[in-house]
Amino acid sequence: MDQSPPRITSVTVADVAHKAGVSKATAARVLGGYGTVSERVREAVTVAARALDYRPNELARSMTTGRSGTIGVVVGDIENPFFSLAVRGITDVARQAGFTVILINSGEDVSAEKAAIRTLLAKRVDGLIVSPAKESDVEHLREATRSGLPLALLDRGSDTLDVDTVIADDRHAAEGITRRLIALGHRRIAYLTACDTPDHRFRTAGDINTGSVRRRIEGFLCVCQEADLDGMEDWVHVGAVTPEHTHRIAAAMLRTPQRPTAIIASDSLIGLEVFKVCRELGLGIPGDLSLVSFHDADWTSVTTPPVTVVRQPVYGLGETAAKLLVERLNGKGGEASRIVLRTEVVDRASIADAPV
Amino acid sequence: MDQSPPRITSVTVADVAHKAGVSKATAARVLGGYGTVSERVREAVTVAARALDYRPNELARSMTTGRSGTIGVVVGDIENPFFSLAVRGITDVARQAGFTVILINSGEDVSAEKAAIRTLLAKRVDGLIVSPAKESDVEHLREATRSGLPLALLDRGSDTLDVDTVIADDRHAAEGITRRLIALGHRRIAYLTACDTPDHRFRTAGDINTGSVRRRIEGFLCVCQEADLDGMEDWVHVGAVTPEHTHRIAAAMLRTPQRPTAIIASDSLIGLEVFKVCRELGLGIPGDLSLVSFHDADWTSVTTPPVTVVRQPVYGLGETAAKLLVERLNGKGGEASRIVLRTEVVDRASIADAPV
DNA sequence: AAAGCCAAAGAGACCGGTCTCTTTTATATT
DNA sequence: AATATAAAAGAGACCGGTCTCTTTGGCTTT
Repeated sequence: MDQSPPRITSVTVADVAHKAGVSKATAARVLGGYGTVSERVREAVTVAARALDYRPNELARSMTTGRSGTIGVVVGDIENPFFSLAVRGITDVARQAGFTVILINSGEDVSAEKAAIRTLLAKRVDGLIVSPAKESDVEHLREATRSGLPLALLDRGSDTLDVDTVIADDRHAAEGITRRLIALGHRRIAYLTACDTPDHRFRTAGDINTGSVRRRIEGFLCVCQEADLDGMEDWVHVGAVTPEHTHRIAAAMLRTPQRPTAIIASDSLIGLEVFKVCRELGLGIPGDLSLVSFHDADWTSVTTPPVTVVRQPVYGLGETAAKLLVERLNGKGGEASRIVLRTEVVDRASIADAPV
Repeated sequence: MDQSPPRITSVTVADVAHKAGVSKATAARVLGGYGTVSERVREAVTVAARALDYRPNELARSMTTGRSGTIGVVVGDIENPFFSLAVRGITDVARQAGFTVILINSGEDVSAEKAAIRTLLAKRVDGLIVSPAKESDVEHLREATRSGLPLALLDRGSDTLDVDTVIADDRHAAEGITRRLIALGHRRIAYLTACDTPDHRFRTAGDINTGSVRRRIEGFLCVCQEADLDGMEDWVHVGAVTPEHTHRIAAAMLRTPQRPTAIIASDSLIGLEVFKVCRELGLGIPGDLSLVSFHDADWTSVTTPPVTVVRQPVYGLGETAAKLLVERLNGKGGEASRIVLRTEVVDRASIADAPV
């Protein structure tokens, strides 16, 4: 049996109006900052409001205006430094523009993402920023946009969804580092990602639902093919969803005689775990294994050796997505923009010639 | 000049009622899941709702019920791994309990925090979880609770605020590592924190407004005193608010002839920066400098040498705060709980005997 | 068959703002 | 001074739900 809810007895415009001796409409004009009011009345209402400690009820306001002043943000996992930094970018822009942010983690699970969207729709958010778990499964997003709700996609795009999108040039970055590794003589290059497939095995890039990662793998495979390396699909490993999973996958892979001479880690969490596994197995970096990681996490410069990384403009990703969304919310129409932010390889010391 | 707002034309209970051929009240009973309805009518309304793609308007619901199903969370900086992990704990619990989370960064600035509280109050959140920037300045929090709004404090408490509080045993942890360092022969031990004072100098622990950090410094100074080390106040450095600041402070300190032989870093960001400075200056850890950091960031085990840290149950901090808040929201009354979670020193290899 | 009861459905006020429409008051015009 | 015009203030509907109060109708009871 629930207690009666706390029920915060709040001061309303009517209360203020009464105290100030004016009509509700007039008090509302002063308090809401619209319409025209005389200086004298404005003063009286302001004083009354202060005396009663009036606090506007945004909920009621949203009710009539149809705008909630809220942006819904759905990301995979706020605990991941990638997302926490992107969210920081989003919240900074949102706050500046007068919006608050409702944050929901999807855990990279589409059904959770759908539930999140439903919740946010019910809360009548003014717009959405989503990092879709699966590019192939965006019906819920399409539906949201159909009702006219502005949507911006973060880090992952969708060909079938014509909305503002901000991604990094993942493919280009992957191509660059793959080329570099091949030039250093590497032939057994593994790509390790958290993205998973139903049977935890990789066959083709099409199986990968996370757009950013799919583009990277496409770039990786494409460059390999150009270099006449065949069957590199077998070197793509999926399902590194937790440190434990990553550990298991990396250890298994590095314990085989035909172990990779280079590993590309799809995010800093994975890069870190590979690093740990090498320590455990007594493999030297870059002597026995070259390591490149996506995401320039702060610690990557401080390990021995420091890790060569693909620096993504993560804060900028969030910032830009939020800016685009805010523009839409302010009524700017026109074509959906698809913005691709540049990445950059930060050369440190974790890659070297392939061992002989 | 603003465009007219997008104005999502939504399907209302009245629409559904009309389509189902029943009264608004009856449709509302089915849709809202309250009151008694016949099976036949329930079916009809459900079908109509589905056909029209009815989505409840939580805003309107909140309007009458007085509950918004939302928890307001104010933290220093979501980008900081400490907070992003704690927020993960909060959101997990909140979602489980059917609440969504509005997240606002205070940037450890009290006036921003005040604005955040005001915003959240206006949005009529059901409860608040705050990590107060200043323990000494909590009038805005007191005021929020006065109106009956449940509040839980995260990582930082307040003696004058009688609300649910979840902190770590910071003082105890600081005492432990200080004792350890002294036992190893260290006499020049520096404590480095992001918390700042108006003139960026430290005099007494009372100057430190962030509760968790103040307790650590108290513990540090107390143990020093017990060991007859005097004037250790001079070894407490404040204002390491950004990596750049930290770098400057650490470098200045480590370049003096009378440099510290041990540094206690108040969070992992600071620990990392000290580590970098040592590299730059060619100081060996732990040969020339012993380093202990608060917060067991994932990378601390992977540096050379790995860093000895104070492991705080960060996720648990958020989780517990959220649980306490949810209990209050469900009407559980009674005394405010003050929960202190245990920390643990993770011994790695960054501390050693003081150099001779 | 009349009275009594209870489940089921309807009518309409209400939450706290916004906003349109109308009335009143002040200022400008000739 | 009389009229035109604009500014200021008031009255009340409305947003989309919830919820109380009232009415309806089917079923039991004696």
